[in-house]
Amino acid sequence: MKVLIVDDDPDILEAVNICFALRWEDAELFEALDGTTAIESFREHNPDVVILDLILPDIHGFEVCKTIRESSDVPVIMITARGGEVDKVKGLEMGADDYITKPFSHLELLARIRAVMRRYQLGAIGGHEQPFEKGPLTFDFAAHRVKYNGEQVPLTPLEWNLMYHLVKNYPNVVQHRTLLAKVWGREYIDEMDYLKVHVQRIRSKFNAVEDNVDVIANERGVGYRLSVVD
Amino acid sequence: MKVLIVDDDPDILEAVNICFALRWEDAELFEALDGTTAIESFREHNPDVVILDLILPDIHGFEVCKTIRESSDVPVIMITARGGEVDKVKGLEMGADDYITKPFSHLELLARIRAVMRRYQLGAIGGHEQPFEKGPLTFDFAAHRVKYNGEQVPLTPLEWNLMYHLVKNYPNVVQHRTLLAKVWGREYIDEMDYLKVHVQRIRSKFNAVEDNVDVIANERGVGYRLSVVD
DNA sequence: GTGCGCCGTTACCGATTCGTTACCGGCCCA
DNA sequence: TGGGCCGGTAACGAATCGGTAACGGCGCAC
Repeated sequence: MKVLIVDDDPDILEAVNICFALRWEDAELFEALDGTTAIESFREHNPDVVILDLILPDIHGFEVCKTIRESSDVPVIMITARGGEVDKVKGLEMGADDYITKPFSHLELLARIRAVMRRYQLGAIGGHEQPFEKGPLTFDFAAHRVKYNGEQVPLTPLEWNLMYHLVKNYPNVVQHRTLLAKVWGREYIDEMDYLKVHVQRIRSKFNAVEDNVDVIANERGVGYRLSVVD
Repeated sequence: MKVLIVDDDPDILEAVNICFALRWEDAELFEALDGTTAIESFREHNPDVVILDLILPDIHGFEVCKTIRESSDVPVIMITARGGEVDKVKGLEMGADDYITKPFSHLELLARIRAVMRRYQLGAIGGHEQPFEKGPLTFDFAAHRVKYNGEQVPLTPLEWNLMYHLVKNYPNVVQHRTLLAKVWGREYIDEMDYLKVHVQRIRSKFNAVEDNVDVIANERGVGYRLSVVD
């Protein structure tokens, strides 16, 4: 996980640093204090995500974003002191993925980062992984495809996400609250109903492909587990 | 991942909150501002780790730690303003697992927490405890599976919990009241009936897999012990 | 605007789980 | 030898958990 942070405020630098260091142990942070070095650093390190202050000593953050967008669709999170609508629209046109308005808390920063990362399926979904194959199940991370006995199982984004965490932790049980936190967010850890409904939907989709399979096993009172037999 | 943080300094509370929220998405934080509520909260929520300031408005942090240690070996990290050697020795005697001396950075706090968590093999993202294997018995914490002679033994959540403490303390005897306190809660230490009924249920499940085994040995008048022969 | 897919929400039901009680048997000590 | 204590066994019923179906709102595409 490589992160480019473009800002000249030491507080922001430290906040970003902490957020990433905590979340991804192998995070590498590249700091740039102005737009010119930011673009250089971007070309050199090819980061997975960019945190970009709009107010920079030399050129405007929009310019940096535009330049980056010429060659990459890396997620960009903008930091701005102004919260005006005009800026947001312009920022989105420039290809920003999200906004944080100063001042912000660490938790807010993290939430935004996580949202963007999730959208881009980074970090959580390590990008270029080998497909998971076990018995009749094939789970192709890159192609975003799930097959059972060679037949494709059409999953919705949410269902895919849920499956993803079960696959990732195979053959272990994933706790209810962990699944809820990862799929819906940490404020949903008590919404057991979400889980049971969507687990059921996944199961029924697999059953539509082949009768009487149970890819998701329940561990009563604990959580769910991916269940495939070789 | 449940965390009890005992401190009356809002900065510390926020720092701990951030560290855990970032690291474990499903972290639940319980805050206590003084020693008395800390102990109450501890009994109520049974946290996985305790962060404890020594300087509290009512009673001294040492007292809190001592009380906690009477019924639990949960990891405790102490926060102290003083860095004197005497305190550290006393703290270790009281059963602290690590120290942080004020003032400290978020990163330092995280490092300590992570070290302690690793030592206790708790909730490390990705990292899981090794299964317990002894003779015909396999107890797999992560996969939440128990096998005897390779055959799965289906345990209910409570039975699992009970077994868990016996496995954790193998080959020692675990006292009745200790088991009751850990599985049901401190206020159930006299409910011997619960124990005998559930121990019996576990035994019968193992016997269903193989005749005449006795995985749980009774130590009359004392407690139970995991009993496996190599 | 209309239709469809996705997902949150609710209600209902059955199986599992666990507390509770009763009874029994063996061990220890008087 | 007999009584009391400790622990094993069996059975019942209530509460809880998880599975299932159905509804409706929202957003998106046509």
